Amino acid sequence: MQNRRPAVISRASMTSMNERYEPRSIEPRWQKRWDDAGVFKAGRRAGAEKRYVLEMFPYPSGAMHMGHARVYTIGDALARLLRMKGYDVLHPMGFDALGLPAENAALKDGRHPAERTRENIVSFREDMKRAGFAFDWEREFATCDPEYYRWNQWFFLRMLEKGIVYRRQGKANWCTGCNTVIANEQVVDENICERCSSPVEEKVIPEWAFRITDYADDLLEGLDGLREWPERITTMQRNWIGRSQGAEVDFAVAGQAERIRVFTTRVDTIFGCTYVVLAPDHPLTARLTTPERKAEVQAFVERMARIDPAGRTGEDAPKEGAFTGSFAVNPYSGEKIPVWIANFVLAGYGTGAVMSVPAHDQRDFEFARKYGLPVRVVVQPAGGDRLPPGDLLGKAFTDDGVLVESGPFTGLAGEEARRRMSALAGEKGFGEPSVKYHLRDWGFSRQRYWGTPIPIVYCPEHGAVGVPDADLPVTLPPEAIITGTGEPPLAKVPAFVNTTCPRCGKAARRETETMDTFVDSSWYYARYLSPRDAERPFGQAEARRWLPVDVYVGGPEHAVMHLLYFRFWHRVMEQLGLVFEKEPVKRLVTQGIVNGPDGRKMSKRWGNVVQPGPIIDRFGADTMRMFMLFAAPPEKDIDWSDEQVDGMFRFLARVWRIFHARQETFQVPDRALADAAGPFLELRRKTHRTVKRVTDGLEGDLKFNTSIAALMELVNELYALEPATDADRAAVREALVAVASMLAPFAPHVAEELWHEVLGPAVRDQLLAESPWPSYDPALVVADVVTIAVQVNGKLRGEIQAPISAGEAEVRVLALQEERVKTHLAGKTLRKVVFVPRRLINFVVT
RNA sequence: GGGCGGGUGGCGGAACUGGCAGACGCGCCGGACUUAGGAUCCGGUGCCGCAAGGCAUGAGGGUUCGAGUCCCUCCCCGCCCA
Repeated sequence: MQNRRPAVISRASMTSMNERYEPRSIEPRWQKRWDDAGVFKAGRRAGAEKRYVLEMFPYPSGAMHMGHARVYTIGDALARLLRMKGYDVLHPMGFDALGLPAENAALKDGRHPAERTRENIVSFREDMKRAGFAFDWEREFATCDPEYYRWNQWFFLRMLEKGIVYRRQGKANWCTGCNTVIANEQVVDENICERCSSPVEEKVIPEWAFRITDYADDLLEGLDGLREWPERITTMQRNWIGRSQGAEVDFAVAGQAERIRVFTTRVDTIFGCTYVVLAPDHPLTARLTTPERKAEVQAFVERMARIDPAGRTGEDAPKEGAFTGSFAVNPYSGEKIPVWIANFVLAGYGTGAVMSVPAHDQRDFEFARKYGLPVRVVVQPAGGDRLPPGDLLGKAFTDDGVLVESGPFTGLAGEEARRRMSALAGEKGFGEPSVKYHLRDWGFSRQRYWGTPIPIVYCPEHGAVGVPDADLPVTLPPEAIITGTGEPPLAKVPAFVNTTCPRCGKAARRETETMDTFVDSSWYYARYLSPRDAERPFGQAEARRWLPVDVYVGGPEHAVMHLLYFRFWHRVMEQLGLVFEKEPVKRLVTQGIVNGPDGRKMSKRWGNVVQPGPIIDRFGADTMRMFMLFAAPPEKDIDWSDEQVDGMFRFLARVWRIFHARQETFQVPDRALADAAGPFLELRRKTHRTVKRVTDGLEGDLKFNTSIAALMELVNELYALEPATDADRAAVREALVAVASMLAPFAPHVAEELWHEVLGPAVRDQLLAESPWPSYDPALVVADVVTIAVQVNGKLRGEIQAPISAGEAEVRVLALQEERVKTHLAGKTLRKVVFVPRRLINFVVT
């Protein structure tokens, strides 16, 4: 490979650049220069408009993987582009460092999570730096720093004051063998404990929760304003919040003082209600069960307690239930109907009881058929065939229609009926219009070690008391023993637990639960604004300058949890006067997965894992980045492809060689450009058109793949031309400069190197990374001659060259001179001519 | 079952408001580089056909001078929810 003559012969040159593209020798050099110059520090262009580009921060488990490499490449390319476009760019990075994996790993080898996390962060940061990601590293922090999580605690206290945080009875997985709460991850199939194989039950224990449901409507309405979010994400959030408008109605229990409150979205069907169903764990279940039904009902309740709620409410899960022996009275009709319990009703949703209308609800229908309960049609389709009587009905009719056999409401349409009927319930005092949500309050207590301690002290006299701000942070005691049993490890550290009541000074105990790590990621984007601020979570001037985040890049798997929680948190921060808008992120970009070369998810199991580190060693960071951007648009999944990676390397080497081969053009003065003619004028047009294409492609959508394709075309064009005059050489040089500049966001190192080669001493003290993005001359973008397609009856029969301004008459004359056109028109009658300026002419003949 | 995406060459993918389908890359084929080439450069490459031409964007219908793009019917695949 050494000393080969390149196929494109180079002439002697005083710059004499290296013939070969060797990323290893150039990448670290530019990384250092950027770093020394502080190019990526935010806030250096005070007068310029800001842009905040953020990628979801990583959980640093081991080394960086390809998924990370892809998100950060996308964000980085964007941040670099915006910087070149003159914005003051904030592009920070940190680490989501608290959480279960580190704790579980500690269980295996006994190493402290803090130690392991620190190591992982070091290796992660190293990988990111080698990839050339342009982060403002001065703002880096990890969520396991007490100086970060102290603000989690501070927020907790503020939310406690405002009543946004509260203690409630929550459901937890209780292992009957270990006698403790275990995490969801430890529950394996069919509700078995991963550690001891005992059955796991649902148990009600106290926990801390955020009142996110108070924000449900606001979070829902906010979605309408998120125009730059992928629709599927906002749809998922909408469904997750799951607002349903309906009515609550009380059914009296015959012969008892009890009332069963049901929630329904279809009160218009209530005259068709033939039974009422309670959740097995509904508080009334026991009281309503008559002595003769007791054995059966109890057995059913116990069996249901052992089954995962998600499993038993599924659409295809068999409907099961038991009759309680009691009867309820329909408040609208006075009719007496049986009360059942069933697996598909959950205590936690709505009121934990439903009215069943088998004719108009499929689940109720199946249940009724199974247990021989009556089916009564009370809604008929507005048009078309009438439904058969209930006994003959094949399936539930669930659409809106016109009410029949519904007393005074007969004849009303669904919408109108619902309004009047729920209003009546309010007037008569047996119910009211009501709105329910699928969204639950956010329970954030964790019986784990590696999380933010909840800053609460339990005093025998004063109960749960918040730790005063001055005593924050409540830090994690390093000596805690991690057991993994689900009992809070902090409870076993006396020095941590034993404290005094902030109010009375008497002996008291600390809360030993820690916070869900979703708390950490709910506001970290704001901490980047003033990561070292010891007085407050972040500064308000900074918030005004940088928020909201302009572009947020991350995986769609966070569509509901993280992305809902942090919208919620932002609203809370707005209430606290810390931020000045409701939504944290203007534009959301969700990126696809990087699969293995076999198209399967990368995993050890398949042996198809490719690591960024070795790829960078072998091809350089620029090649890896180019691959990520060229393979597909950001939102699509991609398969790793060694061949495509080779291809990207070859492209960069090809770019390198054309610079090398055209060194003679480097010193040609720009003024020679004006004389460019013929193919070199065409080259100039191509150059300017490419600048436009790339600029436009990146501006709106992030069309990295087609932008790179455009650069490839321009490079191919350069290979096709051999400059002879100074004018030719000036045109070539112009193209080379443009190529280097436009390559900068994607392959920043090689771009920087080549840019310096071509521009020489004039830019010795400058950096491409902070130089202006190239502009184009509109006059050169417009072609003066265009190719026009000639069709006969819609089929392509030739093409002609015509001046761009050519009108129909002119094009027609030229088109009719084409041999193939003549053949196809011969002997036919011309009926019509369709002319699209600059594009095509179509002769319609018969 | 519901919601949202998506079906385009051997492969990844292009295609503005309906206007030359297949940009660009990979792979493959050929040529050049008077040794080799898995380097490089040049050329070719949707399918059928010697050609003229015909056929092609999941299938079928429709609108239109013209449909990957718009409208109906249907079939597959992916993701999320249940």
